[in-house]
Amino acid sequence: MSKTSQPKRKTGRSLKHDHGACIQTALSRAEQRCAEAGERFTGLRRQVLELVWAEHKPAKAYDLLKKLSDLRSGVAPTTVYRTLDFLQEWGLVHKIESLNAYVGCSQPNAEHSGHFLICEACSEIKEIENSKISAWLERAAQDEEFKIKTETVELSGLCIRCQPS
Amino acid sequence: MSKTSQPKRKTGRSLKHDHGACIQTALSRAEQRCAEAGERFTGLRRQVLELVWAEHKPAKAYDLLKKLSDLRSGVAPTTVYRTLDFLQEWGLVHKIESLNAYVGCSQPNAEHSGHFLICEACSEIKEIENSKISAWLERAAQDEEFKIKTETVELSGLCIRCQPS
DNA sequence: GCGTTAATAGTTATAATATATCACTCCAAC
DNA sequence: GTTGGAGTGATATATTATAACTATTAACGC
Repeated sequence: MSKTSQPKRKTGRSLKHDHGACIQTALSRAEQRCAEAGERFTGLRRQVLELVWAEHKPAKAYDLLKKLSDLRSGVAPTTVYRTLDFLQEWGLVHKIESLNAYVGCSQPNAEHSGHFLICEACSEIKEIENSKISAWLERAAQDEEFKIKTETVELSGLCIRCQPS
Repeated sequence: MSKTSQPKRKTGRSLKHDHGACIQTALSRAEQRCAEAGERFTGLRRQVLELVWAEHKPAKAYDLLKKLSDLRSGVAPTTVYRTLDFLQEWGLVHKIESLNAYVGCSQPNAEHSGHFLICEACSEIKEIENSKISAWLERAAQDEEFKIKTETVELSGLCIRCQPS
């Protein structure tokens, strides 16, 4: 379990990834997004978003509930789900349907459905920004004359660090 | 509920769709698939599969439970989930993650993840057989050196019959 | 056929996920 | 400073899913 050397290598993510900064970026983007939208980025919303961003792994609602209870009183399931709904509505988090869990959105300014790579071994989730995917899917749907409104694309497997070499 | 005229137009699906035959095909394919695999296609499994295939719409586990209870005794959640797990394992049904529901698989012989078009208006689900989709997704994943094992692709929107004309 | 064993199914209990509803608070606009 | 609505608190309950154990059934070797 413990890592004694290689000081910055904690989670398996790249040495270069400064996750503190990563969270700060997410929070300030959220703040900005809410301001633009005329919505309030309240303490509760900030705390929940911060907890979701704690790792690049899916956060389960009831785990968030436990952690949030350490930060404030009067936290019930409703609190968490309501807040997650708000964050989803403004594109600040995505729900991972195949896991019943939530991840922070890395590009909340763009209108987009998320597309995800989910590592079965280490649980890390990467949101992929491949604009071609939506175009491809549109095309496939068009063959059936189907009009897509939302896309759920969740690809499970092994990330590069977890593949047997 | 009763249909007096236009004998074959029942669900909004094409006039040509004979759903009785559709179910029969699914059942005999399942039988065959189990035989090949050396698995038993028991009465319970047949009944559950038949219920799942009752419509081209997602079937919820607890709805199946209710219907199944009319057909046999001693039915509990476990019964349904266990059977659905079996059917999924052999590719006879797919779970629609975004709905927590199940649909019959239209091509159980092929190894494949299902890709679905889900109509938000009429709930009908169509499994799309577009071999390019997997190829595209593979390519997108390869950019991240990610090895896909299972694909969840669920596109929600409006089917051709439910689009405003 | 008969007994053994593994798969299947039954039974009970409970865990995990999510929503409904109503009440209270607080802040922003007037 | 009132008021109206968004935000949050509080309580209850619905929905989805699994765990753990027991009983039954079918397949197989003898």
